[in-house]
Amino acid sequence: MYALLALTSHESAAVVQLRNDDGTPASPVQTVSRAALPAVVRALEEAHHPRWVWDRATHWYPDLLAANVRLERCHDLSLCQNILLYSAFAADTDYARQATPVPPEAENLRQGTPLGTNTSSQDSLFDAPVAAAKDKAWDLAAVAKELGAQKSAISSSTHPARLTLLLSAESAGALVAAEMHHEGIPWREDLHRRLLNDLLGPEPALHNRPEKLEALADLLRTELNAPTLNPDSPQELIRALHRAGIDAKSTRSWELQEFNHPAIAPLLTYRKLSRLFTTNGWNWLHQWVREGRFHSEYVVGGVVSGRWASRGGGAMQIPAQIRGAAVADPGYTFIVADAAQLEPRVLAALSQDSAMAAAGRDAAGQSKDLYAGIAAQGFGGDRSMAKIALLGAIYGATTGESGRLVPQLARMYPRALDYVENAARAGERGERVSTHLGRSTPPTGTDWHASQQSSSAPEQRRAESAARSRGRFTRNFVVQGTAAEWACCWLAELRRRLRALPPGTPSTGGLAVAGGPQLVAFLHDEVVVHCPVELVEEVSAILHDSSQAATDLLFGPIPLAFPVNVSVVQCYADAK
DNA sequence: ATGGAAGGCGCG
DNA sequence: AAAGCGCGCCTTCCAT
Repeated sequence: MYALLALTSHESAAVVQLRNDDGTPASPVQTVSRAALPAVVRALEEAHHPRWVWDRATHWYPDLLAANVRLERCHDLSLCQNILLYSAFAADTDYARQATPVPPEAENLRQGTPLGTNTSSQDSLFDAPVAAAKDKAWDLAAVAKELGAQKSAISSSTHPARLTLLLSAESAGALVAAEMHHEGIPWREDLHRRLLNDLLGPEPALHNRPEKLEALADLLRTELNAPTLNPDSPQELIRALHRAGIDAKSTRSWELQEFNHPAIAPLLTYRKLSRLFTTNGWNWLHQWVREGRFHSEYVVGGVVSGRWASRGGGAMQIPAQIRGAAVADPGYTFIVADAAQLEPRVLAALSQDSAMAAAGRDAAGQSKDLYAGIAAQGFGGDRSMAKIALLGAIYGATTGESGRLVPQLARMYPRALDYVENAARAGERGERVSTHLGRSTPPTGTDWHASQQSSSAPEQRRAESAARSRGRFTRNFVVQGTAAEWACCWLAELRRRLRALPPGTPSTGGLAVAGGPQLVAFLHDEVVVHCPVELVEEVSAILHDSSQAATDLLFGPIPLAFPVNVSVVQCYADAK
């Protein structure tokens, strides 16, 4: 059963209609005011458990969450279209040529709108200003038409089951992302401020450096004999360093570390603290933390490979330095789970390299550290060497230690290395490559093909360099993208199981609504659940079970598991 | 004046 | 030890 959700043609109200799986109407079209929508949606959810179909979850779900309405399933036409347009699995269908683009996200809902009087979850399509509504949101007919087109593209594709799984997981991701934004990460502003005060000094007046930062800048000016130096200016800095006899090619910290000069230590300290101040300082707190929660927006499918991105506050780049401020509420704890060596394991599964898979198991068939296993098989037990070699193979390293170690890996695991080599060669030829479930690389532009034909020597060098660069991209794409699919399936399974935890029913979200375990963060191969202490055992088991379920969904029965490390901590900084 | 590139560094 | 993938965010610097 589907429930189609759209706007009326004059965009002042919503329309809802139930449809059977074959697309025939199962209810009359119901017109609903904005105020009444959450109650209507809740009633339909409880009565029919439909799959909600909308142009994009970000247009509808935040308002529903604000009214405490949570949904089990959806089909996000925008995210699905984004996949189907490029998927090699659907290349021979009419869909890619005929699809109507989904209306874009209303600009006023997006970035630069810090949490304030007008949070994005309070706004909606209903009161989007005229300027933003130039591209009309879809009405019911458009939604129905696009759903039909997508279903037919899937069924006439080369791998309907895989695409169905991918689109279902991606849509579930859209629900998770909105819920995590709504929920936020518990954030102790007082602890964060104490940290800032200890490291930087008191909060400075507008446009001033904190006193400890200014003191470091002064020390640096003295050591470099450059009284007016602005240490934030790479140009001024490199000139001052050269004058002081420090012959660095750039001002990157790792390069400066090599020099022995009294200016280096204060400079490196300045860099570290300056970043804390500008990126995660008082401004960050003011902009992104409200009522003890850090609310950042997740962008599902925001990366070409299918990984998520984030918008506002950098939820996926929270530095270790400030993780001490993320503390679970009283009566709750964080359960932090990360998939161990996810990308290498994905490579072993994709390439069906049984030797590499065996390196991830012990004699009893239990999962063990894959890098350690590979190290034991061919790197004299040196785990870090094995890790550098494996990552080099996935990223396409050619020089340095990593580049030197790859050939040894190729002798040990020819199938796995062939798999990424083939992806790289295809990319160099300008071809498209795909993940296991069928997300494909965007096509190369016409200019790329033109540049490959160029004749003059310098142009040809550039063309070859561009081809190698694309080869590294496609080599990594198949692994990173399939890892993202695994993670998305893991998330979806996790969410489904958390919602089913008793007491409560799926339609009300059970505990998911009434203070139960909540997903509060997701970082590519890691999730954070904010969990009532009495449910730690159950939720930990669910994290493991969901991993196995995701593996089965993606790859079927394979002699390789995707183990997750689970740590139960009060404070995010203590994980692992 | 302002938008975008580049340098730098945080995360996976 | 510092090459090879994917991002977001902040500041400076340069072109339009």
